[in-house]
Amino acid sequence: MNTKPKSISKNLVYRVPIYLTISRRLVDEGAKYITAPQISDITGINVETVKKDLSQICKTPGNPKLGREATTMVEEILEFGVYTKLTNAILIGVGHLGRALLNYSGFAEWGLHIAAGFDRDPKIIGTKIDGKPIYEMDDLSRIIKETDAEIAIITVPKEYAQQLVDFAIAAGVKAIWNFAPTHINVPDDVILQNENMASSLSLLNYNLKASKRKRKVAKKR
Amino acid sequence: MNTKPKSISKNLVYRVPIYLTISRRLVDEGAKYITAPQISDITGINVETVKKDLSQICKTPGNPKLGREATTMVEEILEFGVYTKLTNAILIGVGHLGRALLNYSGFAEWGLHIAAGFDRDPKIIGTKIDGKPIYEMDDLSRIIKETDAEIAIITVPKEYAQQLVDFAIAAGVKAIWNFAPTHINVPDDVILQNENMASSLSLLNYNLKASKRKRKVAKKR
DNA sequence: TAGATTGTTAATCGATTAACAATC
DNA sequence: TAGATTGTTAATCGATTAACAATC
Repeated sequence: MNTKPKSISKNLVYRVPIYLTISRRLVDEGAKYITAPQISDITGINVETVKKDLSQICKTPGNPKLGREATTMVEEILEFGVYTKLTNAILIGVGHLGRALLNYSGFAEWGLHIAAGFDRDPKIIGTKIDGKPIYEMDDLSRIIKETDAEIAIITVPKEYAQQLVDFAIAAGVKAIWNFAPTHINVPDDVILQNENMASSLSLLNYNLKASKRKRKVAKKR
Repeated sequence: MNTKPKSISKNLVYRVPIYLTISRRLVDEGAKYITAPQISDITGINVETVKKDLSQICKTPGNPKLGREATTMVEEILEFGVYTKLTNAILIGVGHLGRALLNYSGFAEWGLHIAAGFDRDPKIIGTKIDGKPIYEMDDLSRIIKETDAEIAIITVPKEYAQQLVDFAIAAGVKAIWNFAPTHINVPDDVILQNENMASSLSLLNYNLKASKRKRKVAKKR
């Protein structure tokens, strides 16, 4: 009775932040109602997809002809994405990327709070970055427990990634957000999200080369 | 006659860097042959998917029982992904993230070379980051032409993204790698790749919350 | 040979897109 | 009312997975 009968697809969850960003912008611009065709125009996402997504995301039914009440829609997207409840995370590896993530102020908007960073460089241990304390690796287990951190953000060189992930999981972390360019094994009950820049760069490059080939062919004709 | 009859799926291209990383590692570890089941075990990707992918990626047929000759496989993946030919890029917005990307040494491996950075902060204009010069925005068009940059990496606050993308495209850029958390419009012949951290974070968080719910239900029983 | 793997065709699955009735 | 949009069911599309013959 309690479980939702409709299955939520991965791609839908992926699109939720897009819908939230757009709806917020439209509310800021004074919109009272927001329609699926409107979002489709802005994002390029097929209008049928948007309609279906919104009907799954929002509890309040939409208004034929008018669309959905804008502020209600924003609230319901927030609720669906569980963005209002902050989850604590710790970040392992304060290199260039780790530093950038520690300094990024936008995560709170998506329900993430980075509580602390970890590194093995004595020069930065004990300092703070954007107010977040940097600890030595030996403190990992203790701080994870103290902060109740559920997510570990991995921004270390690939050689160290697996070992540190294992430590973090042993200390109670329930999800891994992996920025290290390597494969990582986690137990079944731990969520693993890979942020693979190589993959998206690769896709970009491939499409670029493909479109270049096409352009050449077009010129020849 | 010249065009490939088999269509290459987006997801396959996305997996190519994974195959490359793994095969390189196996070669380093002394492997003479690499098999699909082996890669499947390491990555968790379904073995049928790996088999099919590899047969599309590699020209040389595999060896029943033995697998594929390891070094040949690495070469053919490199060739498929066009990783050996460097493409020039410029990076717009030298904030924390922009700085991290400028400092990242791994891009060369995937065929990307960042030739220059752009920012409006006079304090960093004229300096170099990891050897890459930082210019003012007014130099955008000139430098894009001089370096023959085909890719613009966008790491500016969302308010400025669209405008700068338009400039870059006007100057001849053929692809946009967008890290700004906003939607961007590009002409049909320009490749757009969004790096949406909010989306993957959102998916991570959603899965985390879902697994937590599941755990609670399991406990109750 | 037996066994493992390749390569390819067929079946399944899931997501997107199309179609259409309901309704303000 | 006419027109635009919602919500939902059906059709299509594409990717994954399964099945199986070929082969070293």
